[in-house]
Amino acid sequence: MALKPVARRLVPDEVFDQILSDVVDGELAPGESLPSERRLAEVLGVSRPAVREALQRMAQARLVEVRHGGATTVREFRRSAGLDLLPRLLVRNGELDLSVARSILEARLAIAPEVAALAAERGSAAVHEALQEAIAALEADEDPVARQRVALTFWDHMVDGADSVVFRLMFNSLRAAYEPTIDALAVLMEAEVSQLEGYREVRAAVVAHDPEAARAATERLLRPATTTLITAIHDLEEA
Amino acid sequence: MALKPVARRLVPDEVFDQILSDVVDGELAPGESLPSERRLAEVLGVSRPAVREALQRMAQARLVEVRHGGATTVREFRRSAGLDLLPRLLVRNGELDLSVARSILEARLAIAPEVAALAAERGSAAVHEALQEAIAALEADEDPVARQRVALTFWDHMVDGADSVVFRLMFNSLRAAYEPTIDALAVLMEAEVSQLEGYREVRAAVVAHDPEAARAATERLLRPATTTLITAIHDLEEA
DNA sequence: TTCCACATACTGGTCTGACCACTTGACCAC
DNA sequence: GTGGTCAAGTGGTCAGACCAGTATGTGGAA
Repeated sequence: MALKPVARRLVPDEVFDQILSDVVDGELAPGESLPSERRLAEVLGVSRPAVREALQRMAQARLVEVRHGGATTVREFRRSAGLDLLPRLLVRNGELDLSVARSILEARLAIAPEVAALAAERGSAAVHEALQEAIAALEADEDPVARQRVALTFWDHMVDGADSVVFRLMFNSLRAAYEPTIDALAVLMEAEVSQLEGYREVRAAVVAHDPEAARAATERLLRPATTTLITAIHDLEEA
Repeated sequence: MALKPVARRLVPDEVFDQILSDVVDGELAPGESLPSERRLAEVLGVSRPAVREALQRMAQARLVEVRHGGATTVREFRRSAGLDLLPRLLVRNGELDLSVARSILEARLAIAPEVAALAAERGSAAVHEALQEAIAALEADEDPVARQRVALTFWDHMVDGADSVVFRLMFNSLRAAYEPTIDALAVLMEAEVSQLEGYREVRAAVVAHDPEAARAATERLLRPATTTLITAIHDLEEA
């Protein structure tokens, strides 16, 4: 028996999700006004504080604009929303959005080498050791999902080494988008996490404090799976 | 007369800011428990819904973890928070955090060339034209702050051209961090936005659909100011 | 003595209904 | 036109109640 914790949907979360979906799916167009809080509460059958909480969270995510005394209007989320919206865009109605997945792969391929270069410049011995441990765990683990998680910690340590708040927060956001889909994607990414030699080369370059080599090794490690998947996505989108 | 909209602090915003500051400044250590909602409401002299709203927003930003029936605990925000936290980290207590600023400059220099390369691959005629207009506006404008804003729209169009959700959301987040500080930083960045020829070269490479040239031109455009400022920040941090 | 059930006293989750503060727009006086 | 006034609708805030979980300590059973 594979039991999972029962998902307890809290009322404000539920409301938030509904409104968010409507905005992201375009059912509520930018510029459009939402019904008043009282009306929403009535229609959804919940209390006004619950609606209010959801709307404030929408506002924090820059998806709507709330004006005291006036109506709450929908913003153009592609223009205003931050990277924290990514998880919601990647999986929509329970399915992966392929164009978003493609974009994540591209961004990963572009950014990881830069992170590696910084890690090579600045990485401490502690980071070098952590990377070593991650590689060892990668050798030891059999389960594809577990290997994905280990690979994530490998990059986590790389980001530590890069010592950059921005890349750290970006990584957190990207990870938050990737992790919920890890079960589905572990198989597709398996080829990459099997390239133990690739991870070793990246680490070696970092340990050697050689930014250029780190950049190059990272690219060699990530490009194959990236290209394969992007091509696959392209083909899927054709069909 | 330079009039500004009067700033009205809403109660939940105020509460949110206070708790956020305590977490970011480390006065509330990771793992620590917050006082109960009722207690916070009492101490802060506000209603419980106001506290609750603030806490839910903290939870959405992954800064605290709220457990029904249990205590609300502080999370390790460097590990969990997303890029949307950046504005709060860049300006703290009304002052710029230099290490964060440095990190932003680094990330910009690393990412912009990749965006340019993608824009060169995919940019449409509409994007090319928008870039042209931005450059024209850059020529025409005199005010340093206005020129900064125009430069932002230049990159905005580049991101459009790159046609990548991830880079779009990253840009939005970075922009949200930069814009509030634009008055203070316009002077420092003035040298860069004066390099009209640099912008023209970037655009030319994009129009020519030459990713490598776009990457290189972007790097040439951004590196000088980046290096200068990072050096300056380094010197300041020494002192 | 050990361990488990259970009462209890917390915690957060939700609702109701009221009132305040603000914006909008219609109407009116100048 | 311009500016004042007012009513209606919106979001902002509050108080207090009750539900729903979690932690803890205390008792009795083994």
